[in-house]
Amino acid sequence: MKRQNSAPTMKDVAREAGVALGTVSKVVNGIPVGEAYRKKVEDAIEKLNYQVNSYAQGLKANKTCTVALLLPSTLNPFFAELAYYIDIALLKRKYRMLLCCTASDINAEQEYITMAQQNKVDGIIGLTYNPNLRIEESTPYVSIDRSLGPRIPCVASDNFAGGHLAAEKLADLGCKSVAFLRTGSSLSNEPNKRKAGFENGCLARHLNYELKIIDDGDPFQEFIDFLEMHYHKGRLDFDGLFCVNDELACRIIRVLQNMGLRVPEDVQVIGFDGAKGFGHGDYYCSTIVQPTAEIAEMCVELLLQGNMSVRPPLICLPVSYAAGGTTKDM
Amino acid sequence: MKRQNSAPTMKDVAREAGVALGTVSKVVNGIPVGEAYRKKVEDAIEKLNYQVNSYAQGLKANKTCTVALLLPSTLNPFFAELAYYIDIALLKRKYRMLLCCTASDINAEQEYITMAQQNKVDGIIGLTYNPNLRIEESTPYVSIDRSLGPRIPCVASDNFAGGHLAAEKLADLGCKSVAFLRTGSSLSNEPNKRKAGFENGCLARHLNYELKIIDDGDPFQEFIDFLEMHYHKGRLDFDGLFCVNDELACRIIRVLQNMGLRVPEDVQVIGFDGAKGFGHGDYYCSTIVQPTAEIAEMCVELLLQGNMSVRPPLICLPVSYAAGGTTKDM
DNA sequence: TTGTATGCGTTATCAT
DNA sequence: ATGATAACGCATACAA
Repeated sequence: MKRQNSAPTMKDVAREAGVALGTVSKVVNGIPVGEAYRKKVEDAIEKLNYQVNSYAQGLKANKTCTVALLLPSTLNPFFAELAYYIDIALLKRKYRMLLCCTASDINAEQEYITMAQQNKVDGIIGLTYNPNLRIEESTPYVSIDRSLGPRIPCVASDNFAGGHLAAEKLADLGCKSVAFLRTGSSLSNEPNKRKAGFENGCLARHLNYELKIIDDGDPFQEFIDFLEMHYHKGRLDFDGLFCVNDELACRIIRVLQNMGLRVPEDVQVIGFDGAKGFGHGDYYCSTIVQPTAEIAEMCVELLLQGNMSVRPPLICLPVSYAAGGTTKDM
Repeated sequence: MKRQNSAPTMKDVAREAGVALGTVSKVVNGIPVGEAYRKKVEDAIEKLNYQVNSYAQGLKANKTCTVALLLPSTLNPFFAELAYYIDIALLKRKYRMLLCCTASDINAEQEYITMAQQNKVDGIIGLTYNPNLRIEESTPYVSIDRSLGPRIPCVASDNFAGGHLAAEKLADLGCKSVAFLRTGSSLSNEPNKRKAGFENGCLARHLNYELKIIDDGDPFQEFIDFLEMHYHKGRLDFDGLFCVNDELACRIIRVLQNMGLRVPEDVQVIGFDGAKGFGHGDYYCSTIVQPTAEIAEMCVELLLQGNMSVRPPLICLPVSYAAGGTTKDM
């Protein structure tokens, strides 16, 4: 006796309704069927509280209506927002989301992809760091923030424009001498264009600028040293800082405060990402806002549109600036 | 011709290895098999890059190795942390996580549960608001923060103790007159015990206290009115506030600052949740910290332990206090 | 239009 | 110990 605790199947419905199995299937899938039959089947479905088993369906159709999202974690508010909006976008299309937190682990990334590769999911959206992921062409894949090759679409915000915008804002706000601070992955990715955009903007506005760039493993102390090196008699050489993301901006602001500097009075700081503490709350700092919802929507749209031929290799979505209390424009 | 883009199946492996289908299955599942056969099969698996189709497996075994997590959203850092740690806990047990953001929508909650009900997932962990969810007994379910009945385990932090702790801390920090501020759901849930614990603590420490409690739909303005009503000649009647969560605490702090009050000099504020902005960063405010990782681990353990008979109805995990700059103990 | 039969990839029960 | 075969729940081509 195994049938006891299990959900009712099509066969049960067919028996209950007194019709054939195929008829039930047709009703379930909206294929025209005699009115009287349809009624009987629907009643039986109602009575038994029947619902299709999507795994059996998937086995048959080779389609699971599930998409995997690979993310380092949801602890970072930007990633958390991404997860939220991607779930919304998928839901709209009747897809479910398998969330896979990779903890930026190279092997975990590959494992998840390999897992998904074998028709376990219909597609993958990944924000990954593994420089040499093996991705078979059979599984639709959309990458966020990192170009993985010409055949795999990459969606990102317009990081170059964002960097440029940051420089312009600092110039507008009266800065004369600024710096760009970056942690992150050294391997080429879209966010790294923030630097180039910023430099470009500084040049355009005749801002003096310096760069301090370290990699993820490097000690944070290097930033502190850098700032202290530019600190003379109670004054910092810079009146404006652009940090590669809001997280870094927050940490840097604390360092500045510990040095006795006031933000934004003495130094103005702009971050990047534009995540909000509680979804609808305040920004962590003045920031370049990524269009998270649009990125999410674009990823899903690209992933699920059947037309594999029109897959643009790189899509950059427009960013905007938002004051968040760490600049003088509040 | 349909076989082209699909993953290799056991049948392919069997043909490649020149053995029978059943033999391949045995090798895959670690069932003893002749050494020479095993080698052949393993080579074939390697060569074809074969991997079992877990949906077919699930169809057969009525088990999908997938758990659904129902959450209002991941925008709130506490929820985001929960999602992260639950994913980790599931991964440890070779389970995958389907993340379902319900946006606190009553119907979405029920829909997700109904979906999961039909052996689509092996279990559900839910943080929900629907007062009358229908949950069949067949699907293992663990609830967070809300008791859904005697047969469904509820995991929460010790909210009563947390409230008590907040009162004690405020007393220790020199407060004489305090208030408790709450938004949230009016229906009975675990977090609502924060109030009772706080009152209890205030009484124990002979603190004067007031309560201002509004429901989720109510206008935030009510808090502002409440505070202004207790604001006379540049002084607030309270020197300490306990907010039901960090989100509210942050908003209230801004209101206080707009009124010209300094935090923590004039008013000390304690929140609840203990989420950190970027996972490893700072707390948003002084706060009662929920043991998120432990809650996650407990939920998963409870959900997946086969023994349905030993299911405690309510588990409260210990909280702790953390200074976060909005009290005088930094 | 309705019913029947076959196959999806796997596991498990049988003979061999 | 190994190989053939049925069954899991569903969809569909085909027969009635």
